Amino acid sequence: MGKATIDDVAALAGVSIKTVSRVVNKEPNVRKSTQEKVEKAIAELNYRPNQSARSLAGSRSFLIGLLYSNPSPSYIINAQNGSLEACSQEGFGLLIHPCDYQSPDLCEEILQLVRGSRLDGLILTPPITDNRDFVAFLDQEGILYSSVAPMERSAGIPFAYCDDRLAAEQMTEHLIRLGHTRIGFILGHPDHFATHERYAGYQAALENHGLKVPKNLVKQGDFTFNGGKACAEKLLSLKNPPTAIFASSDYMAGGVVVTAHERGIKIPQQLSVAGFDDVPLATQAWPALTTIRQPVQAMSAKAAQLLIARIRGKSPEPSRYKLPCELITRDSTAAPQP
Amino acid sequence: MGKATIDDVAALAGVSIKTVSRVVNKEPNVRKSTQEKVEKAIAELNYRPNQSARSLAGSRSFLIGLLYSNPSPSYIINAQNGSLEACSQEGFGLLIHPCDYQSPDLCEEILQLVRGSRLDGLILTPPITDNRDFVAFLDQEGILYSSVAPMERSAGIPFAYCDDRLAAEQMTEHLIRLGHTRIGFILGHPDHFATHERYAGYQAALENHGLKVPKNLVKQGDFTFNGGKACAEKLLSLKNPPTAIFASSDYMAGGVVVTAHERGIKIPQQLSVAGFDDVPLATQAWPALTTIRQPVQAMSAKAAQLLIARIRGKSPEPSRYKLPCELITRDSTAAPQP
DNA sequence: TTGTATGCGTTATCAT
DNA sequence: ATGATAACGCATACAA
Repeated sequence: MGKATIDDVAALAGVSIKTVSRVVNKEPNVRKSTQEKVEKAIAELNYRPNQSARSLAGSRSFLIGLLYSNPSPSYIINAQNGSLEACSQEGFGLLIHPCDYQSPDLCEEILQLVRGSRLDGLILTPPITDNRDFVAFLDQEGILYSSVAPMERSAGIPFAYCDDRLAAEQMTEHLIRLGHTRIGFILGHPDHFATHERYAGYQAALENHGLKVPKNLVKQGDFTFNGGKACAEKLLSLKNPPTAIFASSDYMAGGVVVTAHERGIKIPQQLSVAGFDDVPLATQAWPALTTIRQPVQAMSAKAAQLLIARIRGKSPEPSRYKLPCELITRDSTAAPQP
Repeated sequence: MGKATIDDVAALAGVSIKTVSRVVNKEPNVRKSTQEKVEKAIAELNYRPNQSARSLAGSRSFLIGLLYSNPSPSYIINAQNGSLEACSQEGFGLLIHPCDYQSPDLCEEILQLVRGSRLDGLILTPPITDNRDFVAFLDQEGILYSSVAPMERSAGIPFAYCDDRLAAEQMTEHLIRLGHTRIGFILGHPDHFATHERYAGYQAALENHGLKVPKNLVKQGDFTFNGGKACAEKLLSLKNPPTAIFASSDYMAGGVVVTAHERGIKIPQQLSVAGFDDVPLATQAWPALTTIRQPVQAMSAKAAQLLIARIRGKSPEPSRYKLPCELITRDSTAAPQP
């Protein structure tokens, strides 16, 4: 049964509970032979340490919180799965906590959470990562955390990220290589750091190829489907509309695609559309979207690992970790019609 | 700060810790005036009970697990948010645990989870709810649980559900009223109970209106986009194809829509398409999908409430709870072309 | 209605 | 390298 305690193990192995504790926690200074004895007893009794007791006696709870404030289910699921993967590998539990990243009570709310559940640390996802007051509050309270794709990339705090800027540059380049010169761009929500990075990549690619940034072809979106739709209405109503639209999220790209259909504009023959994120919609839209795959799951797994390393007091790894994005070409982009 | 203990509160209020405990746990037999004294002290010290200590000393951990094995991010998010809503209201934490509903090691895996994290109970989502061996195992181990939309609807276990059968019947009726008589149907994954319920609703509506169930227009899908696409290929290749297709999930309906586009079939003019679930794709497809909205969030919130009531030992509410589905008509359905 | 004393299963301190 | 024992913060018989 799972009811065996450390005392039972100690008795069966013929050692003290402290020695069992050493083995369980992989502490040094245990003779190989005793370690094996203890491990055998643990296996035999199917012993599992009581997390509550560990938490009460020790300084750690082996519980981490994942904070999110993000409207995209697939992003959350990926972030969750990545963190979970790392946590269970390291023997930690993950407590998820949706919240409003701009709530005035966010600090108090999270403090309650951390204190109440005795969390050892937090994993932050965008755009919470970029709420400066909140992050400063965590620092001040001494609450450990790591971030997924944060804006602030200073050395102190651990984080995992990918190069949105470079990826957007590559996507824009892809469109340029196809022969497009009038390339529209739809911005994301201004509170997200990725919004600015992606736009910067778009600008860089144009400039690298001697093209000017066509300000009238750049519209302010918000990462949502409806936002993308509204921007597409504007862009496609222009006397001289773009031959390609790079929407900086797949949901917005989906909005562009639908708007084009409604106007009888054929994709990709008359209009190329590119997205960003590779959410499920990217393969479910018609035509399927050329997009950028962000390694969300890998990033959050890494963020969890970095956080746990920090909780453990070791910091063998660098506190920042970069992962690659991937350009995925599907059917929504092609050379412009002559 | 949040470091105050029950002793501090007792000292400040001039009572014993047992009295503080009574107030915190809302036990009876406390004089109004003492209760207020204690509450004042709690507020003053910003006291929060230590969950680990509560868990260790008592029988409860105030932690619930949410099990899922479901490919739809939006379903998971809704289920999660619903449970979370109820949990935080009741002072419980929610530990999420993705798993493989048909893994041979599922029982052992969950046992470890429950024992290790001292979970007070589990919330099951489909199709885990319908793994008979697993559910029997939980019963045998005395692990408390509640279910969201389970197949087995016996009295013993608490669950929340909605009437998939009725909703499917209503959708089919909607299509019949529009004038369709050749209505195709795409089945979901056979392991999901909802699959059979929805099909039963489809059949019932046809029969109620004196129509035969056209077996050649019923195809086996699996709830996924690609599954829906494959079925649509078959249905639309028929010499005498249906004028409407009721896909029993939105993802499959999305596959139908894309397949139709690829073949130049206009929706809804030449083909009506209906889905089920009202996932984000339903509003992001072109045209937007007529579908059924399932109250996933409300169901899982209710399931959590029922579970917590059971954990607390009270069962004032009935252990089953039914919520309504909603037919949502959008642009993908219309009267058939004459 | 209120208080006292014991134990929950660990970790950690200090010995040995 | 290993062990005895005191916390950890609370719930809960049991008393008063």
